[in-house]
Amino acid sequence: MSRPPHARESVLDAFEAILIDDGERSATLDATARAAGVSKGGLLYHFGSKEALEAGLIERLGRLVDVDIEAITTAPEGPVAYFLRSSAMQNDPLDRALIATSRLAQGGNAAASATVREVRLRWEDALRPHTKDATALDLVMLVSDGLYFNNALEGGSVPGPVPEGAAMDALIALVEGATKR
Amino acid sequence: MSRPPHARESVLDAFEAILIDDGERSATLDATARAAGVSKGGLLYHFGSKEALEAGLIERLGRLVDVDIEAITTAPEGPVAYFLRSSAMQNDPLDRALIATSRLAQGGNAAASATVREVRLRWEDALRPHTKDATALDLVMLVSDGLYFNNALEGGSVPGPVPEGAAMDALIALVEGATKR
DNA sequence: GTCTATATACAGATAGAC
DNA sequence: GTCTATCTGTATATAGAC
Repeated sequence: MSRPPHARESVLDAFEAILIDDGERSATLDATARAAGVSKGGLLYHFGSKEALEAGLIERLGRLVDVDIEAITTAPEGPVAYFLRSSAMQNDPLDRALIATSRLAQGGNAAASATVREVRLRWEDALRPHTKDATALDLVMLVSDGLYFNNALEGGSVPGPVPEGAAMDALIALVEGATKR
Repeated sequence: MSRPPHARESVLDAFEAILIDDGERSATLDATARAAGVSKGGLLYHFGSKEALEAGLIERLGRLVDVDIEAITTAPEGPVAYFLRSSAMQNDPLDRALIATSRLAQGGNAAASATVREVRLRWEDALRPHTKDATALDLVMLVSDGLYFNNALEGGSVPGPVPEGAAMDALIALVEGATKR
């Protein structure tokens, strides 16, 4: 659609960053406005309430997932390898939106919970044709969840226990060997 | 050591439950005191500050992990199978303490982050002799993380996408086939 | 050991100037 | 479209009675 005003996007960026780095409790309107370089009143012009701000982030996640589903199905290295590799990315816009939305979900935001669950279902649907059975699909999804979980724990600061480089290649090979259709 | 007074434990139970069910933001001294059936002043007699309350929960997690490490190494069905099965348990005291502590970690509590990371390392150490190489160990740990992540997302209310019964048996068999020493 | 009452800070939100 | 000022609720924490 018509691209949203830049101020709105800066506010969403700031809100997302605080959620990831400092957690839900720190992601106040005040802190978000400060980080985005606007006043609280300015922020509330674009998002009429805290709930509206949260809804804005959830919407952004939805848009990014649309693009990702397309990328998964057309990835040259194959959907499973692409999916696992991208699950371990920490500064991809999609991953940031997902981790931030997970924080909202854990804070009791029902729409955020529903969206995170729905995203997971869309990924499952995209990968199902490329795994040999339901158990194999479970395995791929759980490894991906594990990679996200570890990224989410550190918030981007400390290097977590997520495999990188050759270790990630080996992991992908092992999972593909056990799951590929 | 000498078992802690019962009031302290009730307060910790209440704090843990609110963290899991409603998130960090809802886990206030007021809400915790109410759920534990004491006044805020009464709570603050046992835990002198919010930080002390959080430290109490983190300590509890440490004690429960000590017991779990012992159970993992002596499990009749084997360490990996036991470990994965127990990672999907939602109302085990250990799993509740871990999920609650993860919430604190995501809220920026450094001690909680350090403890969660340390717990993961202790599990890795216990499982390393029973997996064929580093990649296999990564796989087992990530599947376990994925199971926790899904439990943590729902907070115990909605039945999540975690495999149960025969599906869990099949998953364990698949992981063991790919990882067993 | 547990309570009530209170101090202080900060959250989300509104009103209205510019 | 963005600001300041302000209202109202609620958080953590302290003081002191019982």
